[in-house]
Amino acid sequence: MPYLKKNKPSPEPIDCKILTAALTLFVDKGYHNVSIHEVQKKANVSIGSIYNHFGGKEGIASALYMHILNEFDELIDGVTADIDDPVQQVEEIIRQLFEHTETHQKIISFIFHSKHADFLPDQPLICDAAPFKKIRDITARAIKKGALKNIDTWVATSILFGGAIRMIQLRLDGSIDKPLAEFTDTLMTSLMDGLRTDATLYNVEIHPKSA
Amino acid sequence: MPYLKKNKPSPEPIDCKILTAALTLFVDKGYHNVSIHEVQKKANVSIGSIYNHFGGKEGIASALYMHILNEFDELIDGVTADIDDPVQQVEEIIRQLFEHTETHQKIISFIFHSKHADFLPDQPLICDAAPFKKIRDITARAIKKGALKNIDTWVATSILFGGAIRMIQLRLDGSIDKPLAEFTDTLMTSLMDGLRTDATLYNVEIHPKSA
DNA sequence: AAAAATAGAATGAATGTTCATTTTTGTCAA
DNA sequence: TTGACAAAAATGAACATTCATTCTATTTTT
Repeated sequence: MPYLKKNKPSPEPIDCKILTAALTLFVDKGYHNVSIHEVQKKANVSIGSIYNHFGGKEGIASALYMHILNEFDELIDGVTADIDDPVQQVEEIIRQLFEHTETHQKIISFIFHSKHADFLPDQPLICDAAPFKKIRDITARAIKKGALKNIDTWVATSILFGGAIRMIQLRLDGSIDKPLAEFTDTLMTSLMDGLRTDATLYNVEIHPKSA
Repeated sequence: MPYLKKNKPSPEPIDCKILTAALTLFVDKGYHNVSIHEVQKKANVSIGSIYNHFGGKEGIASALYMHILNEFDELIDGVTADIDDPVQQVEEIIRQLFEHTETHQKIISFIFHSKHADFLPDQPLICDAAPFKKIRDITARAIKKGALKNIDTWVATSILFGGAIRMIQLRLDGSIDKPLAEFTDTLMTSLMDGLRTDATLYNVEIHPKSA
């Protein structure tokens, strides 16, 4: 089972083997184009084990979903623990997501490039999940602080992360052929120039860093 | 069969009835959660007719895909025919997409809220389709003209449309509870402030509109 | 020895597809 | 206008296949 930070335990427990295999297959072929038997072969376990551990195909999907949402949540918590300024938090989150798009494709793809509602109809919308709420909270804090224009939180969050998520998807599809890290600065500059408040702009003019 | 501009012919031909039913079902439940028999019932036609007209389930999906990509392409062509300035073209495209998100949900959802690769594995990536290329061309022209910062076209396009597409998805999911039209100005202002060139900024300063 | 985990053949329900039959449409002679 | 006939379109019961799941036997662990 892949993690964003930890490494796989070894020998890999049977449930991890199942989740690892399922993640790759689901991301590469799409949930509905993968049979339990394929997962079973790829994971080198028996059908019985799969049913013992997860109760069925949807059980695998929801376990994966929970696991990966949790990884993402830990990423957000890590950033907010290390950095105080919400604007810098946004930048760091995007930086890390871009980085993980290269190093942990499958996980990033499962979060940002799947239609979960198509195979987990009973889960709440992913944008209501904890890490996505936390992201909106960061935006809201930045606005309250006066670091961002006072516009609707949903709109501001869409602007801040919509472009980044789109780039991640294009990168995963192979349309963007360079690692995303190269674009972080360009992206952040353009986003912040658009969302900065006038006050902030004046501050830059009046108190230049090169003191 | 729904169109962005034209109205349905009546009586609706049988192939249109099939596509109309399929569009609704695919968007509401996801392609793989819809059986041919369901489409057949909803469209009030026989299984045989579906096979006569489209050759099977995937045939329906690709006919729909072509039809809707074509609708989108005509939208883009309409905008570029009416408006010269690429920046204004971007704004008008987003305006129309936001509008259609309210009035033609299913079509917009099929374009921007489905994972086509999961059920049309042989189609090229949607971002390589004509209308998406045209959008990137518009961005490129805006950059060439000096109206937008000289950054990578993929990045600029992601910034311009990534936020809008995200908002469309959130609206379709019901997370955003007001019609998107209300946000067009806020969105466009923030985007353009971030992507405008210094030259453009100076022009604004030097030749204020309130002449 | 008991309990837990694993194995995989067998099952049956779901669903995409086929095709023989019926219905409709269009054509033309009476 | 009518009726006969052929071509095209539509129909839906029957079929074949796929695939998630069950269940019992076996192995491993405690």
